Amino acid sequence: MARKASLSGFPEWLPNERLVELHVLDSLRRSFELHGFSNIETRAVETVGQLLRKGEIDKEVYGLSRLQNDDGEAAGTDPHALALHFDLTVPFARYVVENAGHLAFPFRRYQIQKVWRGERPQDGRFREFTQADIDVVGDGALPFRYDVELALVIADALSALPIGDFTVRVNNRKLAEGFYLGLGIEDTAGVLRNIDKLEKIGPERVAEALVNEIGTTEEQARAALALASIRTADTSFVEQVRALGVEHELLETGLTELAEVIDVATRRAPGQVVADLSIARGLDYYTGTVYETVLVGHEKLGSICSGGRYESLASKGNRVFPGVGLSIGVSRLVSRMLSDGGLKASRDVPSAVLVALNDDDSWYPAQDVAAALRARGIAVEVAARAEKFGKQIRYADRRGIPYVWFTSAEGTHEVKDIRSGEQVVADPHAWTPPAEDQHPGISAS
RNA sequence: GUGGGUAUAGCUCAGUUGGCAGAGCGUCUGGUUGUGGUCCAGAAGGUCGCGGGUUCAAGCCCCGUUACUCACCCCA
Repeated sequence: MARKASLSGFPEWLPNERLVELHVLDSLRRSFELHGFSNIETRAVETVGQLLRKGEIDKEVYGLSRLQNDDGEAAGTDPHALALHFDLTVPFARYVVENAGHLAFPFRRYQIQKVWRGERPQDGRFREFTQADIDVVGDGALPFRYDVELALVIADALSALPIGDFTVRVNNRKLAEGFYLGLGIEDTAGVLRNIDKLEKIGPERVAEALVNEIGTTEEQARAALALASIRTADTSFVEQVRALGVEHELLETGLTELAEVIDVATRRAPGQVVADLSIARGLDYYTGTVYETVLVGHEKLGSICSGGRYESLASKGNRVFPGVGLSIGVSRLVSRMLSDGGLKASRDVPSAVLVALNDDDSWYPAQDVAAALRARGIAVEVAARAEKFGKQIRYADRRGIPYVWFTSAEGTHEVKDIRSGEQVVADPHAWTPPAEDQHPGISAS
């Protein structure tokens, strides 16, 4: 964890840290809009019935109630009770159904909001955190091509962030399920759940669990592990899967789909997207493509961006709205970048200039100087008291404000770059700091 | 929800076999007649998480409790 919070799992950043987070949010917004995604915001609460519609009962959902009930009864399992959303995909599905008449399909949207999960907090795991989602939802059908496009959008968005190298790992549920069915395994979800732990507990213990808990034969377990061990940066995984000699119609569909994603990605986002047949994903509403993203060198942090294809998350009568989407864990990403990545804003405040005061009467003319600078988009604050210049300069220094503005009694102006000590004559209506000093910059220390 | 670890100054942490509460960093003041950082001198700052017990004496030992933290679970 980057910093101790007063309430565990509810991170609060210092101004400098928040600047880093804002930089990330601004960058994501720019990337998503460059790809034509519209923004929406949904309410923080949904009905319990909505949230648990897909049987996510094990999600630790925060309920919402007044401190004092009219009748003093607990909300319990009343589906009309309110609760905080635990992700943005489920509320989005509800939003699409409710507003279907006003939306043009396929509808591409991004959504950046807080979500809440009643989990035990740990490094990189919070109870209140920000997610940045992109999804495309179709009316009735959604071309598979969007599964390919979203991988590229997310690779583009993550590339624009100062987070180092990352790998988007892609798999396909149809591929895995078809393979297991072809092996004669019925509890495909159980196998997936255990395969998901492969990286954490190793192949031997996964094999044990498959035999003992899921009831597969040793042979089936070995085959499932062989499939999960396949990881390629190109479409050669297809031959590797075929070499295992399992046949099933669903498997063929999955192979074709995954191959298309990887084929395009190797050309448009080389080295950033790989086929990884061990990726399973916990959420059970995914039906095809699934994505997970890890930071190179921070694999233990877990996925910082996950998602997939869902065929029937939203439906209205006999209309269904299939979708595909990805969610970036902004809080997880930012907290790790602050603690281990050494990411820091160049100053703690937006101000680029501090206007110093000669005496208390010079506060008014100082405001004129500040207004002239602000008119050109330069962030300025005026000193509050006519302290010794040393003190006023130190005020700027402590906050990282790069420039201090002096006005003499005769009305001549000078501006000092307190990093270099260089001080030059300047005109409040013309002087502009270098572009890199206009706004706080974000860099790794 | 289950199990382990930790809790002392604003921050990071020392504190011996139980014997007067400590350091570094940070903050503030001064080193004078208005230009910071370095350097020197000085100062402020603590219910030792909380409650109880043992003891002449508890930051230290015992019991309870709360919070934080790590692992499991699950996930961004």
